Amino acid sequence: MKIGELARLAGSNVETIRYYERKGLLPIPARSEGNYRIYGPMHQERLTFIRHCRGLDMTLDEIRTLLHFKESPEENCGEVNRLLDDHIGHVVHRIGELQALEKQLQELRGRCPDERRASTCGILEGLSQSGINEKPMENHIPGVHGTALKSPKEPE
Amino acid sequence: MKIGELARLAGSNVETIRYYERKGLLPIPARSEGNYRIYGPMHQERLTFIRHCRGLDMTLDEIRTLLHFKESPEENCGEVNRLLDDHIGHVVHRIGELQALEKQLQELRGRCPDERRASTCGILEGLSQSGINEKPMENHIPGVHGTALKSPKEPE
DNA sequence: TAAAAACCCTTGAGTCGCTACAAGGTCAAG
DNA sequence: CTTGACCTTGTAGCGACTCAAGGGTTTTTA
Repeated sequence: MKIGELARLAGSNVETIRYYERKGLLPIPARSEGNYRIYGPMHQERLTFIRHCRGLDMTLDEIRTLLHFKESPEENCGEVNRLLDDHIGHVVHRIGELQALEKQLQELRGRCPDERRASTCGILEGLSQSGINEKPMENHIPGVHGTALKSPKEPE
Repeated sequence: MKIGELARLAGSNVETIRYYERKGLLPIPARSEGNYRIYGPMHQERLTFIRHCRGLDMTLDEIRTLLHFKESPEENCGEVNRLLDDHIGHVVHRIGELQALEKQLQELRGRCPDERRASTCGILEGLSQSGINEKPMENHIPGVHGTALKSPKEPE
């Protein structure tokens, strides 16, 4: 199958597949006469695996580790378990942070109940004061915005 | 004051300040004879404001909007309120997603209670199956890892 | 059968919010 | 006069894509 079909089957998109190839997550496929990438079911399975992992917010490095274990059936899977435990730890930690954040934001929001002149807006005032969030978040955790796992664009 | 002192006072770091200047968040400061940036209390206040907002996980674009209102005291602050409401919405949404994620991860983790041969590891098996996370996360939300707001390096 | 549409190729650059480096200029103290 | 702390500009890197330009190939349609 060609790259577009693989993308459809795995719920991915074409550029992402080529990106995974560059990053060494997908093995280099055969090429057709016209220089098109030709994939088999093994590629599909592997890509699906990767997408599941990304759906669980794992990094490509973590996924690389997991793929290694998939390919070495006789190795001990203790590292897999640890990787997942660590990952769960990150998620739990991040949830806690976001809950604290929400509290702060709600408090801030409560300071300006209506629409008024910006100069008397309690929110802007609150953000100008010190002591709100001196030492903010710890390392290794991300924002609320940013690039998430996007499903490929659906036809409109 | 020079850039290093401003950085210390605002709990930021020097490169970040120059970055904000490039991005138009901080006004271009005066220069000394030796071409050093010279800042006043107004810059300090503004940088502190920005850092508070970043501590609340706002994007630089959102912050730009807020700064605009800070500078236009007679405008109506309804948009400020909306921006904050939207932002809170993102956070709440993200918390929900991460909680769902944690559940999935815990379930997956439960499939491999001990260390065994990778070929029989329930986690790897689980990740290979379809139907786990077909349509993953929606747009506009980030990962569990990634770059967070870092406090400037503390001397060791 | 030929043109049009759909698909594919490579390369390179852009996203966000910094961080880190390199190669040099400036300034105060010893 | 030298050391070293501080400053300058410019550039490159992170993660995980995403998109655009400028082609080539294959399939569909007229």
